Amino acid sequence: MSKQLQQKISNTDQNGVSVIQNQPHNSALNPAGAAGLQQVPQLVPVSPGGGGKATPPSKMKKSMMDKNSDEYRQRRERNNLAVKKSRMRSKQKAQDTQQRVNELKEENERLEAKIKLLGKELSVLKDLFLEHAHNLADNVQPPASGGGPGDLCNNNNSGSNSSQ
Amino acid sequence: MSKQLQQKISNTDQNGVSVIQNQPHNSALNPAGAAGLQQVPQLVPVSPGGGGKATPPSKMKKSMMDKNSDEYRQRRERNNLAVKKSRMRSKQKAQDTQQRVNELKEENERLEAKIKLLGKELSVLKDLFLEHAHNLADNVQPPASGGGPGDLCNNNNSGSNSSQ
DNA sequence: GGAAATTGCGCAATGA
DNA sequence: ATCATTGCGCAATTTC
Repeated sequence: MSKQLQQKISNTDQNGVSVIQNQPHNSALNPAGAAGLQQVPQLVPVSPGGGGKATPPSKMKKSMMDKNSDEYRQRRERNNLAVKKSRMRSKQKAQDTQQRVNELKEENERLEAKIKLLGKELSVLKDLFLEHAHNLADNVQPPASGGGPGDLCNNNNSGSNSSQ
Repeated sequence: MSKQLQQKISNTDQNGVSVIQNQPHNSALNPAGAAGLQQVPQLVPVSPGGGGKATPPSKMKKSMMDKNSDEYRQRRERNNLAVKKSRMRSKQKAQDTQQRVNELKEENERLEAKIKLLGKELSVLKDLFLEHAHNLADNVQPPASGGGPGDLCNNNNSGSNSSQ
């Protein structure tokens, strides 16, 4: 009366909650997988190949989970390798992303500085224009400080249609 | 027959995760002493039949790895939780970083556009200035412009950056 | 010292 | 069927 038949565990889900872990396998076969600490030469209690019956009569496709099988071991090893590779790549990617952030930040600062500089240049040029305007006004008109039509001495940013 | 002593850890999750875990696996550290899991006669090459541990030069504090111990189980559970939390955070961080990259990219584009615009404005103003200079040159010579630029009409708003 | 956090590793399910 | 990804647990180590 054991719990045969694996239970439908929750699939991948970041939100997934119910994690019901089914029985790993026949518990005591070769537990040394946990931390890879050691691996003792295991003895198989059940008879191999012949009549398997100690295990729950589940699906057991084709001796897929025969820990003692070479196939299994090989597959595990391959998978372990793949996992390692994948994780390494993932880490690298994260690192690269972080670096990108830094680069972008730098560039951002650079661009802002440039913008500031350009703004200053613009301001200077505008001032020059105003100067000229005054000079002209001096010749033609007395320096009535009243608001003449050509009151250029205002720093309105006409023309700079700065969107947003 | 096999009375599976399914140990159900009553965990208290903030998420309400129901973790039903039954006998993860023998950690190979404690060979025979395991609680009655199954009748599998697991043999180990080096068995601490009465002596000390042979395989790992572990400390074996006292009841550190007592698998069936409450202490152990509790610690494991806590650690699992912590691991989960840590990983979640890590993932979140990576995601945030990626998002930041996107934002910075956007802002970069915006800034570049602005730079372009300013450059255009500057160009226009320069052209205008040259034109006027020519006109003036026709009439009078520019005075000895030795002073700083634009100090005649100091509306120099060097800092009017449209900060949102 | 002890608890939480981080990290490396392996396993199993699933995706491509 | 093979490899890649992902979630999870264990254990060692680090950090606080």
